[in-house]
Amino acid sequence: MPRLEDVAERAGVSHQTVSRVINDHPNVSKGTRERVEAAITELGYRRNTAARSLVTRRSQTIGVLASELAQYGPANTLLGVEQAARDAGYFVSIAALRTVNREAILDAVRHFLDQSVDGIVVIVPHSETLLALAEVNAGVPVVAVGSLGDASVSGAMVDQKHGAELAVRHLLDQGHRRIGHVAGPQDWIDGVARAEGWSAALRAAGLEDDLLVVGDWSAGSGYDIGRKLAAERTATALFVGNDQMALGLLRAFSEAGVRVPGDVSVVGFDDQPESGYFTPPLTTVRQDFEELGRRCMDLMLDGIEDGQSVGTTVVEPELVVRRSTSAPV
Amino acid sequence: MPRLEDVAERAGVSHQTVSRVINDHPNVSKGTRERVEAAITELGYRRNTAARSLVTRRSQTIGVLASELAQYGPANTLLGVEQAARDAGYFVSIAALRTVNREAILDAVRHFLDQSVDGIVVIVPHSETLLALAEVNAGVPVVAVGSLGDASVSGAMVDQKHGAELAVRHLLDQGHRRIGHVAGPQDWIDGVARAEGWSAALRAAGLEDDLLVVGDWSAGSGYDIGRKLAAERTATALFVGNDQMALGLLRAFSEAGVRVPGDVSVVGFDDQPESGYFTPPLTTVRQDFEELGRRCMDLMLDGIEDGQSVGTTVVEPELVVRRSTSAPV
DNA sequence: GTGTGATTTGTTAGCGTTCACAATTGGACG
DNA sequence: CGTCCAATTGTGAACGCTAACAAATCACAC
Repeated sequence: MPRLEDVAERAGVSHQTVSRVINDHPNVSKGTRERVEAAITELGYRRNTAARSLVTRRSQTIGVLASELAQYGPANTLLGVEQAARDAGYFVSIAALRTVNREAILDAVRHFLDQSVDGIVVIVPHSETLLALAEVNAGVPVVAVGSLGDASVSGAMVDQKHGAELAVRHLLDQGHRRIGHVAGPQDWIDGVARAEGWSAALRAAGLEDDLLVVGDWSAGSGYDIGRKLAAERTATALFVGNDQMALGLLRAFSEAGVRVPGDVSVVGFDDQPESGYFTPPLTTVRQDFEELGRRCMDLMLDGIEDGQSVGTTVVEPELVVRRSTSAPV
Repeated sequence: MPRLEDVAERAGVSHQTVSRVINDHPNVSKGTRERVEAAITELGYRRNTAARSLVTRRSQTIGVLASELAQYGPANTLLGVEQAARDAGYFVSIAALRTVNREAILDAVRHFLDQSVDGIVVIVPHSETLLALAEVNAGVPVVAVGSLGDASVSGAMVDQKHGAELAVRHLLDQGHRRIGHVAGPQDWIDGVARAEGWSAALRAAGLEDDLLVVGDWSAGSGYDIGRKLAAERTATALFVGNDQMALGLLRAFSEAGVRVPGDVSVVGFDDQPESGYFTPPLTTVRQDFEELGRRCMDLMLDGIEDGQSVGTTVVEPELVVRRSTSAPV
């Protein structure tokens, strides 16, 4: 591999001049710049990252700490981060969490510090994460999805409470008065926020928020809950915490002969690509996860620039109406 | 941040001795080792990766080049790679491809070379990828999912042809004789392999492989195809290229009043977590993507060790029988 | 011409680590 | 008590780059 020195020799200048060219410094005459650039392409020179970051103390790398990467939301958020990072000239290093607990999180953070990343983006939707992060002093900017921007950790989030309100208001508008909620785990940021939105929208309409069941996000738990609800038949509409649970629920209803939306209306959350092909196609709340990822990276760049800035940004979700909801009979 | 020198001073030894300790060299007396280790923890020393890789010419980083990361398969493969890599003491850097073409692939490879990764794992299921990779001389080991281990590129793959045969044989065993295939795009390695397996199994049974339609993996395309097939009703069983298309197909059949499995049996491919909750629960072929990822990393470690070894490894898929298949009426 | 300031280029040192080699220590043995 | 060999420790240089400073060059006005 050719070095700065080799390029310099070929172009008939000093290595420092070459360095200036590749770093876009001003004060390099046009002629020299061209000669150097020619030498660079002729030799196929690429700058050595290790040497560079040894002296600049910057690795040009962002660490992404993630869990549930096989899920639609986190995966797309990662994609957004990656795109924005690469566009900004950063490398993206990942650490996936198999189990989410304090120790695993600290472990991954240490892993990133070993790599001397310039910043850490956290895509771990458990509330516990934010607590663990608060006690870490990473020494580099940290941006967490779902964080409200407290304790030196920046945050980007989808306004899920609002998304839940959209869903519930849609049901209210259709005339439903008994609207239940199949919530996600309450140790997840998203699970809590969506439940809050549901509750808030109901109370704003002067209704009780008493029909709450908690699942674990999986289609399986949606199915189990669906069987129970099919037997009880207390609500005329259900706001389900995510599309996967909604899928399981639809399955259970179908088996039990409960018609959707005839007997019960169902709204999901996330709008995965498949949700429009459920039986029936699912009304749900769309979140732009890629945008969320890009916003994270924006905050990150701010943080790297300023050193200590903490920011927040909110992405608005959107209701997608399909055939799983209608007026109650 | 403390340096080697600081630790050395504290422990009353030379920096080289400290280096020996952190690199687990023999020939360090027990006493010194303990003193050094104490100094390390006291000062909270962490070795500087940049300096290390400057001299060793190793970055301890694996680049993962991936597309379709939001999909179940690629995402889980990535997880497997990440786990194995971190266990082996490597960092994992990712580059996601938004569009798959020669230029984008070469771009991403260059990105990784800039980072001087020690190896590249490619999770891009398009046939084109393998061609593009063949012409690159990355200078580091390359392992590609789906590759057969040609042209200096190692490969890890699921035996999808076999998986397809399992699916078709299951249908044959149930007595079906008109078995169609809803294939994935034929510029995808997986799309081709599954179609080949379907074809091979049929011909082995002395049957025609003439009922072939090509989709694009999405639930939407499965739906469109499903509407067409519901009208035609030529096959008594369908082997669908993946679970998402199968979902769309089931939806279309349900709308058209075609009963599954009563009128038509349906088999999918992948076994995503939701597939057991489709209407009806889907018989499908399970692939262990995480294992695939781990195998990739095994090959990678071999490649890094030997310098030039090219290997192959095959993961066997497994048929999961659910309620979308039965004997024809 | 010559002085002056701005622009362009070169020189030197150092980032924190490992490698190759040199120096020291310790123990066994005659 | 000296010799020799192995085990342990230390020394200096190098990896490829950028930052800080020094030197050279140029343009322009007087």
